[in-house]
Amino acid sequence: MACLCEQIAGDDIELSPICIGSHWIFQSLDPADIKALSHEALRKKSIKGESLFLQGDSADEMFLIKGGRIKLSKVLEDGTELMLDIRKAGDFVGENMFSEEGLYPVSAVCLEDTLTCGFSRSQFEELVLQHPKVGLQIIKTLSERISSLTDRVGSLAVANIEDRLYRVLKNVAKEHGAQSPQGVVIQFPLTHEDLGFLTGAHRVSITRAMKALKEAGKIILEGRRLILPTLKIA
Amino acid sequence: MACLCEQIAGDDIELSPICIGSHWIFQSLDPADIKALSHEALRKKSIKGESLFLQGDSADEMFLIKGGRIKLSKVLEDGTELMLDIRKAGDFVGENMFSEEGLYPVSAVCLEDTLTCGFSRSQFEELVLQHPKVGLQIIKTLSERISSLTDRVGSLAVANIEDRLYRVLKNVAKEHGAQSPQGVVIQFPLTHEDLGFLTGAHRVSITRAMKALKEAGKIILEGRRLILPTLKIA
DNA sequence: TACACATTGTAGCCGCTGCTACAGAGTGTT
DNA sequence: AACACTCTGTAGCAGCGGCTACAATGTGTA
Repeated sequence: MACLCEQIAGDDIELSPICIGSHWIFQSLDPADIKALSHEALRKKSIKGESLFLQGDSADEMFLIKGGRIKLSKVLEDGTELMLDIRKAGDFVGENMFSEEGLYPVSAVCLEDTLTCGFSRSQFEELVLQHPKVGLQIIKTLSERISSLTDRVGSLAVANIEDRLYRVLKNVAKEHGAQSPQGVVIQFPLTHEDLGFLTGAHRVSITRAMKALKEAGKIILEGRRLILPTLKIA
Repeated sequence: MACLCEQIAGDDIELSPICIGSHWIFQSLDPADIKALSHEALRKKSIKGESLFLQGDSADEMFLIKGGRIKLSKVLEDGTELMLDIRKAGDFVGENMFSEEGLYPVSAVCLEDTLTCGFSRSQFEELVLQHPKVGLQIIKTLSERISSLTDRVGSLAVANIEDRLYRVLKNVAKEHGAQSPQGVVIQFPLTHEDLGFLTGAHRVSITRAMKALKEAGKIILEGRRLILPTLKIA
């Protein structure tokens, strides 16, 4: 029998092979719980450009991404947009729902057509109380997110745009890239404007920095594919 | 009977009134567990300038700060130092121990004489498994840390140093400040160099920015005390 | 194919900030 | 009181990067 997700997704979304039951966070659950959870989870199909939640919305839901890609971004007081992260199938978005404050500090917008499973806060809290191991897993996930953000803070503090851009590209490659004989390949298109949002730099400066990186041999551009030759996936 | 912490601390450290038993994270524990935990916890007195752990050390311990102030900082590849956070009595440091990676991504150095209680990773994992509520509390703490880091990323992306500095000061004031009739007061001394590490800016630029903020009336300098007149503590 | 639109590339100007250097103020110690 | 040291303030120069403007190329659609 086909998974419920597959039925909803249709043909145009390439689904993550990770279904709720087999997701690492839920590994310690009983089959009965998985079934219940799987039933409760609110599946939702979203098209490119749609948002799961917006900065400032009341944060009471968390999403497991089944397929597609979602960007997390933040609009600063002065109106500039900053992209914080790109999440892919198998990742979560909306982990801020656990925080006391109760508002999403960022917006989650689909970069492609996506399928998500939503969970409410109370659902998750109950789950954690009944299955402490799930809690531990979440603690680890959050911990890793903290490390990555700490890294991010470090990146942004680096003055020079060329280095900053390269760090961002390395991170994206590690998260989303594929190993090839030439190096790590970033498969999906990132415009210079996107990279500007990711690095917090002007679009034109990105073009300049890209040129410099190309000339330094740190990146290779092959059509739409961006290759980092010196990088190895962990 | 005096608390064990007080005996160790001696007179020169102003202790947090929060002892293990009454700390919010442990509220759901039985008295017996608290006693056991309190016994196991490794108390340590450190003097100003000493470090609890250094960036790159194997991360297997987490500390509850009983008294004093600890800075978290990170040295970037190019050698510049960046201060990420200042933690005070009642806060934790070393929450990265939960992450898979197993290395502290930052250093924790005492800004004053401090007293801490250390917990090992296995101790904590067991605690979470036996007391899921503790797990939930930790999840909330981590979540908040994520929000604050997200904010931090936003701050650093702001180009202009004056705004960046003001945001940093607001954050410090919210965390460590005291409400007074004139506004929120930051009690302990922060040199321009410290602020440079916090904002990721040059020392001289901080002096410039401070001058501008003073002239704009956004901050007031009264001897060593820094006052943010327009701010209210949440 | 033709057209509209998004994306990338180039150039020039200007302001912010990093950097160095030095002077003055504040603090603590012998 | 004298000294050493840290911290703050000021000045000037140079360079990076933000900004605008425009051209060139790529991409999708009627």
